[in-house]
Amino acid sequence: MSITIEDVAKAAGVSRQTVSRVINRKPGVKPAVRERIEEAIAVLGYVPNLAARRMGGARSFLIMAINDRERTIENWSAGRGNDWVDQMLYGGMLACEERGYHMLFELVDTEEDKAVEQVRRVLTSLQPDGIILTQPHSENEQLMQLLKDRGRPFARIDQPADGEDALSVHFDDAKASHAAVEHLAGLGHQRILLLAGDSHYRASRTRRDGYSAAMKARGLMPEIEEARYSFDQASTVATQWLSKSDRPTAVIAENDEMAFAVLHVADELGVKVPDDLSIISFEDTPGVRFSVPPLTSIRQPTAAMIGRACELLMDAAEGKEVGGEHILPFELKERETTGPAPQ
Amino acid sequence: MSITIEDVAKAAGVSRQTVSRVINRKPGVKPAVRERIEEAIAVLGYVPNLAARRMGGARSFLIMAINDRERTIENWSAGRGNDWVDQMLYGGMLACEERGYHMLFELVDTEEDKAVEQVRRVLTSLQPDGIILTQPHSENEQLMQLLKDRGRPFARIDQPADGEDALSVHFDDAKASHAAVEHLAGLGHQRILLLAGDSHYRASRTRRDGYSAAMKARGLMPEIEEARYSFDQASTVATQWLSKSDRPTAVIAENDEMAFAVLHVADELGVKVPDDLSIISFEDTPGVRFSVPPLTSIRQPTAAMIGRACELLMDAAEGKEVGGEHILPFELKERETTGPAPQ
DNA sequence: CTGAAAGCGCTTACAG
DNA sequence: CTGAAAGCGCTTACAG
Repeated sequence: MSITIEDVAKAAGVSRQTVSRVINRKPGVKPAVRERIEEAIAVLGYVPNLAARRMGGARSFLIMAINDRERTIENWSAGRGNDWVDQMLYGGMLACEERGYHMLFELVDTEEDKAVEQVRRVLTSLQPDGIILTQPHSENEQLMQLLKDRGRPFARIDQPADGEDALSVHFDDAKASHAAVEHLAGLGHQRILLLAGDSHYRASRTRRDGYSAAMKARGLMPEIEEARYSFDQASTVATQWLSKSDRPTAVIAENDEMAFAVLHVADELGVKVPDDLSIISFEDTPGVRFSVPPLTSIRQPTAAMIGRACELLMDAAEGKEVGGEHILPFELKERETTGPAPQ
Repeated sequence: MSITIEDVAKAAGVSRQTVSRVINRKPGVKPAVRERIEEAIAVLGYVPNLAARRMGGARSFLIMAINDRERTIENWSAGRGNDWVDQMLYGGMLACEERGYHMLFELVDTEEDKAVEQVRRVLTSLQPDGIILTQPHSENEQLMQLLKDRGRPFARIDQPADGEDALSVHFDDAKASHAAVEHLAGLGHQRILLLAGDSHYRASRTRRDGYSAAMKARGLMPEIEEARYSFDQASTVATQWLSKSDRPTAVIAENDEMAFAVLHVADELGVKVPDDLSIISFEDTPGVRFSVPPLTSIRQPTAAMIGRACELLMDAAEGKEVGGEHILPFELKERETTGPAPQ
């Protein structure tokens, strides 16, 4: 039905192995022959069948990114969109296309054992050449063990794990916290509160450490409140300390949700942003442009991280030795929630 | 390396064809044997290799949804998110998973010839069992011809094309326009403007027709302005008619961008929403919750449409006869931009 | 109801 | 530098 490698071989008057060599850019084909084959490919419009390539023992040309099922679906079903997924696809699909690969996006259970089983299944059904692990799967030890046992290259979009030499692509959380503190301190703020996420996550712990270090370096006192990334918890916390007269003049929220909560509470209590209170958030989801006022925030390089991870995994699939830690730059997007400290 | 069908056959003491029958739920296997095989599968943790299945002549278990490259990337790179993509994945991935399929998401060029060539390539490289065509590809005749020639089932997420009997899944644009008009007329509005998209698109034409019919049925005069889905064009138009004293008291915008533009212009001109002006938009992207005030809008059943399309295509892949037009219900989400007509 | 044979479209060693 | 052979893990007819 379709044009196969055999048709190309016949047209070019060579064997199919030689055509295979040309397709795979392998050395050892006389230029004249290579040219003849390339022309036949063009004329016939030949496109290799990936299933057959895989069966022949080659790669699958599939890079699989896995995301947390529960959280992803929750965002989708609430109609809140999901910028993390969008940016993953953006960075991942384009990087893969570039080299003839395809990005496969899969939802995997939060529960560790189920996650391992699900990944095991897709590993053998689809045989992806590389796997991208995002939170919380990037901290699932069993999963990483499975991948190592199978010899499948994987990249963690996360900080390096303790005693783990796995490939890891991330941005510098500590430095981002530092930048947020510096931005606020530079505006004259002395009391800067960190509205923290969940200490269960390594990234959150790193941000706290970075924040504390930056504060101390400035001779300021760190103040941390935990609100677990939740709008409601952040509202409760914010209501408590915004009601006092003796309160921080600036807050760094570890995600946009919590920053929105602060904005909301401030509005209710008549606290003006940024005149009376400055806010910086981590995340920079599309909604930050619509808040009133628009949020100043740290923009994570999600697309770039996934793109880089894909490139590294494709390199690995092609036999290159890859590994180590890859740190990508973040941006501090200054919008309208930060201003000089009140007198 | 991995467990294959051969291992299962050996363990169950049968040939691999018999195992294949069980895997594919085909009739003609003695219950006792079937049970024995199923147990062997469970014990060994056997998972079929999809590439091999495909090579053997079976399905690929891949459903491919294609989206417009340019528009998709533009949204992603602007960090605006892309709710359409999110909802496609939401509806598509879950429907596919349900039956052991995978959803493949691809970006295809806007330009018709390029689109055909790109689809041709992925058709033979990945051999998807079904293809979902969204705008503008759902109106690309050449593309549909290619798919028909190849005998690949496809579903258009669009209204049925003239003289085209292809499978089409969509929501009722005319009825949605009608609902918007009824909602506003019910609030006492007499002058209701339609801020239209682009008459190039069939859906837009249908909405206009539905709007006009609904207005006439009420004895009201249709008023249409075209702003091609653009914020800027909608701003220009809105500025013109909001400056007059003799103006519509309500507007229906064909997408959220244009509705935001109207909101923005109204704010600048001191026109109160919804006291002086009511607004309804089509689309319901996540941003509508953040606008001030939150937009009343028609919510398209994107996830449901893609999910349904996947189901139909999987049915087709399994030999079922599918076709015709599938119309899914929309919702009118009443938020805070609609109110009684001013006296 | 079950199995032996052939084949899908490639690639990987292995010869020459 | 090029080709003949074998095989990847399945499925599809075809026998029995």
